[in-house]
Amino acid sequence: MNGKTEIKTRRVVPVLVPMPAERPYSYLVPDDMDVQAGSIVRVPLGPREVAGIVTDDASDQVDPKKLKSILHVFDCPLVSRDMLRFIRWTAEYTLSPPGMVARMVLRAPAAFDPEPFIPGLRYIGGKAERLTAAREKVLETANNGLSWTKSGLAHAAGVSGSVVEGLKAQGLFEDVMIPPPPVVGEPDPFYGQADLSEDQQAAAQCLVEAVEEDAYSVSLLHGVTGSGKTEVYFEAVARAVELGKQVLILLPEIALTQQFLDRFESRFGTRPAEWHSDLAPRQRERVWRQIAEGTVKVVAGARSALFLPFANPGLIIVDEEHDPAYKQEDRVFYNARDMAVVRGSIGKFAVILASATPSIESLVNANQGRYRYVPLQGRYADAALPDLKPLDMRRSPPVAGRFLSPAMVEAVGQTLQRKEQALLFLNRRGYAPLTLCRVCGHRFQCPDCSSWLVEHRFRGQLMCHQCGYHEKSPDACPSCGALDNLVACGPGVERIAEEAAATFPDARIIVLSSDMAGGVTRLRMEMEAIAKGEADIVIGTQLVAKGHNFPLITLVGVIDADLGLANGDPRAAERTFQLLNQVTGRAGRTGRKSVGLLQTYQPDHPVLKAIVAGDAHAFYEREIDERQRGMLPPFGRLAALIISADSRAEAESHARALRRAAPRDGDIEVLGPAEAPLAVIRGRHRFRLLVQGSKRSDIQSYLRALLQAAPKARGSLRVQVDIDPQSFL
DNA sequence: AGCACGCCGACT
DNA sequence: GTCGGCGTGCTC
Repeated sequence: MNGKTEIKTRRVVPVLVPMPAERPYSYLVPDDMDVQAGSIVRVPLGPREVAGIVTDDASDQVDPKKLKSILHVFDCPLVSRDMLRFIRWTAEYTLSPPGMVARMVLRAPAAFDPEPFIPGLRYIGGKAERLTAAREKVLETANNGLSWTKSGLAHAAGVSGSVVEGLKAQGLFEDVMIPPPPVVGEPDPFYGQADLSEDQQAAAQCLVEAVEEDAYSVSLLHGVTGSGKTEVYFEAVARAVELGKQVLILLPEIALTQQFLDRFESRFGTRPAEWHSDLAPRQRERVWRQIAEGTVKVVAGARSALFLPFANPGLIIVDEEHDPAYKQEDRVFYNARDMAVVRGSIGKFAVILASATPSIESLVNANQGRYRYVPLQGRYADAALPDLKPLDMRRSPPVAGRFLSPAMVEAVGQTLQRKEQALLFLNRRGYAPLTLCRVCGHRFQCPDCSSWLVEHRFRGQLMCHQCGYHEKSPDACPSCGALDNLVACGPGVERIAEEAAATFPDARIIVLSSDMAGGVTRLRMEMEAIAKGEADIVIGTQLVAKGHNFPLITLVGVIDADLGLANGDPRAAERTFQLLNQVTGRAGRTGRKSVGLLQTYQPDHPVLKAIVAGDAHAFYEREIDERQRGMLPPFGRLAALIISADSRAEAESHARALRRAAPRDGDIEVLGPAEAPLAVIRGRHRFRLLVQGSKRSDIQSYLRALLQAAPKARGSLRVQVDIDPQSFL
């Protein structure tokens, strides 16, 4: 401008902002500001200010007039290089915008600036004038050299704050600033060392060695329910902690796993830090911050904990690695189990996948040598697996209008007589899965999706389990107007509870279902009550298969063992195998002889036969064989394409168009809708197609092309992708 | 994703 | 006359 050749080049850096843009946005760095890749910054974005992560990825060339400056660099540890790589990797693999992955890392809004020290007091000695009883109590309490908050000291001494004020006015206390307290104690690897069996020691040794190698590895810890997997992998946790590393333990349903935290505490002398969606915001920030600073050593968390900015990660454990709860099907679609493996690879540390019923792909990975296979045989101590028997419902059907077969009723009766607990398992919430009109045959169907409305008699509602639609239970048929002629078809847990109450009027019955009134807190209480023997019959959905142990149960009755085998899900068999194994494994933990009865109309179904025979090997062999023979799509060559649109008709027409658009002559094939038929989530109708191809890279490039085209397709089409893995690296 | 702007319907 | 519904478009 003024003829001088010196051009002041203002520094521009790419910043990942929490927005679905393909690339990071560019921002100016003020001259006196020190930023680098990994800095967490506050930047203007349109009309608002957001937190973003400075990265080193290329950003688009942008009109210099549009450039805005970074407002603030947070006083916070840098997001590590590894974490930046992990964000990029996850974004690419899941075909999601990198900013949306970064958004998952920054899920603790106020944690980026250090938590302020809080004002406090410390007793500096000396006697009080006019020493009253209250004043004496305060001085006694404070006489330990520690710092106290005013209210904390008053509370501990059992007096009001004004007593402390009075003493402070006499100059007996000095003002101090107290650093924020640690969220959890320091775990002690030698605190409550477990008495392990020989098998357990051998398995633990493998895992400990993996940790000591200080390199990437994946171990699949495969131990039957009750074999003490947790105690075994705790040894690996202990070793990692001893070596000064941070450990992440992923659990599928952390909100319900109070028992796990207790077990951890008795092994390590303190609880792990928790991470899940219903943490109080303040606690959430502290945990985030202390993980970033490296002071928290062990975190037990839900899948989102994978995106915490660990300062020095050294081990990730994925407990119940087969559990579908690890899949996030919202915004960024990912499977935390798979991304944990990737995180370990990037960070060069050990990953442990633990399960009694591993997913097929993990077992295949182990068979092929990509993962280390660590088997754990036999149940711990005197616990025995229950004897399983199929109940052929064609031969001994229940009384009309009932759902428990005579043999089941008898077994429950005997269990009650022995003063033991019975568990009746049915993976269906509500009273009845279908309601129809006796006069005209009208079936109540969800207006938003194609599924039947489930009657919830307790709430007096008809509900859609697919999308959450609900209406008041009607008295009259909306089609023919007939009154009091609606019939409930089939059972849900509420109906089983009704039948059990009629059959065993003196039994104390508890129903455990995710729609229980009172939410998670109430569920926890009921579970405690059951464990203490305050129920005779427990009736539950798949919730009972997760986390909590019920040591007093000696009979597990599966009401509909065929449920879940029938639908078009390529994982139907696997899911059923896993669920039924977990449910029946709930019994017999005290060493008493226990029994599992499976009501079925197809006792010869190979999956059920394998479960009944306790022959996991047969089951896995058959599943793997089916995939190899192309009966089921092979893993790594299958992706789900989730299409969402504003209306059902639009979603379906998009689905048809995409199926037509698939390159027929190429290796890509778009299969019809399966797994989930149609759901409405946050007002958008969602459709799922399966895409199959001979290489994962083919599928990914097809989907990428589709995503490129999607914005141009105008209207409301949105595509998201869920890629089924076999291996990553 | 989240926010503003803008254009049409029922209310103090 | 205004409050408020959600369609459209934009964010370095």
